[in-house]
Amino acid sequence: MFTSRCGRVTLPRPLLRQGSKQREVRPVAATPRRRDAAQTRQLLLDTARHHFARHGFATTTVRDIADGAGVNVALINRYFASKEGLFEACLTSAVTDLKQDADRSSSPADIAATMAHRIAGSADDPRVHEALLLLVRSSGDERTDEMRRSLLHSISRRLATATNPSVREPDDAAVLRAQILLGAVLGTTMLRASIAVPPLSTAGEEQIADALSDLVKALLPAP
Amino acid sequence: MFTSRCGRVTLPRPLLRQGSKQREVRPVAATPRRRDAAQTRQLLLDTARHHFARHGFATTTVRDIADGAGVNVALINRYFASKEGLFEACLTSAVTDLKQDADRSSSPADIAATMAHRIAGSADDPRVHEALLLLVRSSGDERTDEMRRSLLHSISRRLATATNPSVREPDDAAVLRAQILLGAVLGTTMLRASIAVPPLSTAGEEQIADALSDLVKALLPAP
Amino acid sequence: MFTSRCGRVTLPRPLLRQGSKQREVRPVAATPRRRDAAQTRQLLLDTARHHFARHGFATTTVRDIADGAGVNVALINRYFASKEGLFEACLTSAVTDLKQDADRSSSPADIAATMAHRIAGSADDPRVHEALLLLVRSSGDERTDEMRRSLLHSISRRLATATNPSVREPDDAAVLRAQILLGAVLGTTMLRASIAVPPLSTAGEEQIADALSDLVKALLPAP
Amino acid sequence: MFTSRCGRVTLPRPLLRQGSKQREVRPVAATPRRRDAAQTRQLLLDTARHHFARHGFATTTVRDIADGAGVNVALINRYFASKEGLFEACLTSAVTDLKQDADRSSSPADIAATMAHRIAGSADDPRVHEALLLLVRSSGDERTDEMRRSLLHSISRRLATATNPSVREPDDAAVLRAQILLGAVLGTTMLRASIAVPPLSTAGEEQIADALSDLVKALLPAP
DNA sequence: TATGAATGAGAATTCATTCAT
DNA sequence: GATGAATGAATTCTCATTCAT
Repeated sequence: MFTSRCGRVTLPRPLLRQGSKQREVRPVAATPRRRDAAQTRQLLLDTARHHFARHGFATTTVRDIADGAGVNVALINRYFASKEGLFEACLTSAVTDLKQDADRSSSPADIAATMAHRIAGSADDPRVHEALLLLVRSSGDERTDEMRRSLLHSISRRLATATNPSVREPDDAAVLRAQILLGAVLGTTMLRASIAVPPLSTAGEEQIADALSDLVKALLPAP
Repeated sequence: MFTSRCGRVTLPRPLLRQGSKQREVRPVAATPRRRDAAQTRQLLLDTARHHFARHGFATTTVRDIADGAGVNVALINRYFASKEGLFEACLTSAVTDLKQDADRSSSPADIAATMAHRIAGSADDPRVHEALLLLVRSSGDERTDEMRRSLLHSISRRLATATNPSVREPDDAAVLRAQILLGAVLGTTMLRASIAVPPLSTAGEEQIADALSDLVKALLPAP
Repeated sequence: MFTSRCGRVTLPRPLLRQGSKQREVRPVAATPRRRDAAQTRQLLLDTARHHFARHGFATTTVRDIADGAGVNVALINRYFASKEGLFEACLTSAVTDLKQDADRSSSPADIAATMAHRIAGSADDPRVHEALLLLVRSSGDERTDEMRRSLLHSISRRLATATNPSVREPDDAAVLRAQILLGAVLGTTMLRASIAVPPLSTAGEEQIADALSDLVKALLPAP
Repeated sequence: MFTSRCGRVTLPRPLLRQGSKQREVRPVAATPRRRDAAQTRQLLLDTARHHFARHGFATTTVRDIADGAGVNVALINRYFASKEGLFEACLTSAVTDLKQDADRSSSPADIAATMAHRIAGSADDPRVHEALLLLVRSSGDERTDEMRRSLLHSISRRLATATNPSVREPDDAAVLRAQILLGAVLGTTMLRASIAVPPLSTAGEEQIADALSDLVKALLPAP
């Protein structure tokens, strides 16, 4: 599961204004924008994923995103109808990434290694890492909540059969254990990335993989 | 760790309003619980923990909390100076609960059972369950972030020695594994309570305890 | 005019909380208050004059005043019905002080000396100084505005005949000049006390009296 | 000093609402003056000066100003960051006006005439009149207080040498006398405009100039 | 297509005042 | 008579969104 997929991310404009949040009285004019709808849309989407994943829905302002992307705020409504629409698009794209990312590694060690890679969130491939963080963010909208629920359910079912791909329909007990494993991945990601508790926040990918390997063995059926 | 502590909770008023944000104008009957500062303060605190834990800091409005508690909004500022002050008070009280809650059960099964109880969050004892959820909510304030970080660190160290109380100082590797266990507890709590993914959301406490037991064995040093 | 009248002022409790305005979450209980209505009322009145004169009506909070006086806020409404009522009472008392204060010194030098004393506002006799400052503060209430207007009119008439007490009815031109003199006293008081512009703010009473003496000679009819 | 400078002022909308605080819902006709940032900003600034000068900082609400200007309240924060920012901008613009306004008329009669013109505040040129009133209004912010202090100091120094431009550095005594003259101008302005004491409030410019002329002669060094 | 101006709804907070003890 | 608890009406400010160019 969670195999690499990479793809550049293009988070342009150094993501200025973050944290300090000084009040701009009137922003200056930017470099004249290129007029490529698809590209602009994608740029907004990527920037939004980044912000939503790191700061959550309510905390992130559309201006943060627009500024991050270096485009005008109004374009968010133009392309995504609303902030919620943008969030939904982010979630959809995250779902795509995560589904593409899933594989059928059958060895616990492989699975653990991939998970550790996702948790660690190396800078050169942040998409799936961000997708994971996004899964625990809610916009309060029931429709996106359902999307998250459904995706998580689907992932956990796939995970439940990862070590035994021949099994078609895992039983509830197996799915439950897979969900706890999934919970561990999500919880650990948060502990490491959002809250930054040491030593987890500074540990190397291998150490995490090492522990996860035992965890996978304990929760998934033996191959 | 996480031993029961119970204590009544007095979250009166069924804490309605959720999602569609209709504003209830009068909070029903008004049990004559007025004019008791300490009690009102505590009521606000409990209601706030409830809301913050479930909806996060930014999403929860002070009016939600005040209405939930059936008191005037201004009392929040009176008793806690600000929304952030209230959040900090919630976190402090959660820390207290969690610290009181920790014990030294040395058997993995015991530890797992307690954890499962916390994750399940039975209605008659929601405090520690809420405290867990609160740990993954940020107000954006660095001071409370540090509180969470420090508490999580302390809990994971304690957890790392839970099966071997004779050990004084756990090494980083042990703490790391304990943190992954902690991550699993937090992640599973979210998956069950916030996102409500079945079958986890409907599973019984024992089934969760069962899986957790294997997990504890896999991550903590053998007794 | 403006002859001394003195009287202790009894501004008890060191007038804590001023400027820094730190937020008290819950103030501590004070020493058990003596129960003397008249005294409490007077205490509030004096403290209010002090605050209103220095900071204006809108800026001063009733809590400032109550805290300054060391009594409960509710007493302000009890004794004066409202914040406006308190302001009106302050103005009334100021009017009394100023009327009592007025005399018929006929020598320009005498008049100037008294004025300088008022402007300087020596700490041992702040009442008239405060009364002067109060005259330029408005609560927005038309009734008190009328009081100020009427008092100022009356003072300027009296002033117009100060150097020639035999004159009964000063003509408008004389009153006008007296009003400009009065304006000078008020304006100089503000420049010195509220805005604190050096060298005026640090000048001695005599230097001010010196200049004022020329001013009186220039504006009032010769004796 | 205080020579005329005029310039149209464009305080549109008769600036109604005063006293009884009825909220006018729609600001009349809405001349299609929309979508011009600089103009809107200037309009807000002018309206704010008007209100702050007449009613002080605390009493004036941002909504008063926005309604007075016929624009949305949020624009105040957009263009000036905060109410305090707007006040500071008003003061800065007042400082500019007053500095531009200052000249070196050396004859006492000229100086007095200019002062009288400012005090009178003819409707066709209210800017400097308002600037004068603004000088006695405080927002409670130390930075703007310092601006006022510094401006008043600078004006009084200039005034002290107005009748003898050859003098470079006036001594303290001369500045003190100039400050009393300045205090007279400010105090008289208030008496006339804010408090409206007759006959000063209804006197003609020449009568005031007449009295002021004597005053200038009495306080400034002979040419 | 893209921009910046403008808006309106709602958020937290302050504060005078009233109520119950 | 005095207190502290509680309230409701503002007030400032933020922010998603819409409008005009």
